[in-house]
Amino acid sequence: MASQSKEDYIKVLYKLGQENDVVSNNAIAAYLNMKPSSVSDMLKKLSNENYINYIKYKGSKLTELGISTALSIIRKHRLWETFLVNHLKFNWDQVHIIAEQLEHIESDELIDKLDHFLDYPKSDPHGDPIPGKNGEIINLGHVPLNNLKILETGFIAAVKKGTPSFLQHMDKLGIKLGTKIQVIEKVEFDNSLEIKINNESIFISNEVAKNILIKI
Amino acid sequence: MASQSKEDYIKVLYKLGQENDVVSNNAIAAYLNMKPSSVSDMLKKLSNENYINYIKYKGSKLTELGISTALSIIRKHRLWETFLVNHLKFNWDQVHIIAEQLEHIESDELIDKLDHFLDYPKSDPHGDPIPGKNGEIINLGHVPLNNLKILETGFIAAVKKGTPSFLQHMDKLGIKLGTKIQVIEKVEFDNSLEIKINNESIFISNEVAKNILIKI
DNA sequence: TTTATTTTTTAGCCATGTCTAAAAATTTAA
DNA sequence: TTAAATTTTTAGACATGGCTAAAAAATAAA
Repeated sequence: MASQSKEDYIKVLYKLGQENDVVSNNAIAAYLNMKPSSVSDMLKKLSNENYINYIKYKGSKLTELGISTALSIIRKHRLWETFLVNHLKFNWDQVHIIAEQLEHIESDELIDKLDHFLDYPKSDPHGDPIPGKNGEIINLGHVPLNNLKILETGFIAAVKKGTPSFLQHMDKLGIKLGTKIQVIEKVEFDNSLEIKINNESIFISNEVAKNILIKI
Repeated sequence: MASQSKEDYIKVLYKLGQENDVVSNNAIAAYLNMKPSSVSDMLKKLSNENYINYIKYKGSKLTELGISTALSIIRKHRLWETFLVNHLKFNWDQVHIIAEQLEHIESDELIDKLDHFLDYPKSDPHGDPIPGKNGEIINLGHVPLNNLKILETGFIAAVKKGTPSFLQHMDKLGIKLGTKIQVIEKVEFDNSLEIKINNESIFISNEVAKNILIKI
């Protein structure tokens, strides 16, 4: 198995690879708070071990092996988060750091049994899909809240950003997964939204709206 | 916090320190499958960080800090084992290796919540006591089975050895924690025992008997 | 298209935690 | 009590995964 450090790189490569086909070293360095030179070194190793295709000065991309490794780590991460919230009663803004440690525990049987214990959840406490044992990942058809039209209605299905500060802000606004939401008005000036939620109408910034995903 | 490697040394120092007041480098090396030279190096570091009192060529002993660190690791290990057996339905011979990884996860809150979730267990699946949050460890008054007198009766309270092969042997003999047991006969020749358990009489070697702990 | 800026790589250094081989200290045995 | 055996330490090496500083390549700007 890949070392913890390598797993961290593979995870970032997966994440950043979602948006851009090829991932730049600089982007990885920024994300992991590391120096580009360190990234350069590590990518060479990951390439030798067939986790990525790496072209010098061009960038890198996960191989099949890299992708399935990434999905397995993400699966572990999200199952552990589900355990922490549903059973240990952590709040959803507290679990990321702990799951970052737990995701590196090595034992297929552990994850199988955890999955069974949790009753095979399809998504984690932030609404993110949990990859299956063989890497299957379900597209849940989520749309960013800011894409909804005026008067359109939906249910909050996931949050895009998992940082404590964002999640605490959600808590303060009373925004929980599953809550019904309707767009009342879009403010032209700053793209903020007036929404109806929990039977009251509130304003949220465009930045917030972009990070709330809706199931229509 | 101490690195994973250091935590492993601290655990062994605690374990071996139970029998001998001062622990020899050789014993540590044998236990951890490492070369004595590596042990020597590491003990120097642990001494610098005040986890042990270390006298060259003489041996080492945990300090207060070392002991409380050890107990915290043991607490985590045993709580996780309890979770794995009671909730994830692992067999008691499968959990040690996984708990060795889980015990290094760093989060006091996680352990508090896990303890609560498990309903504050006093002992783990092998009958070993679980240290409290502040390092309190309860003496459960266990006696090795081979110390019982003929016709004396007791309940199986713990196993001393946690290796898979020993535990699987226990399973085969039908020996579980909580089972009532009576010594029928002690064989002079090889110190083996005839015992009555689950309403049948079986023979067990002295080696096995030494590793079964009884609550009278 | 040449120059400036940014990105990436290389070269060399460092800490951690391991090893081997050899020296030193301690313990055991003759 | 001296010699032999064992244990422990030291010295020097290596892998991993970081760093800095400087060189090289790619990209953007003039």
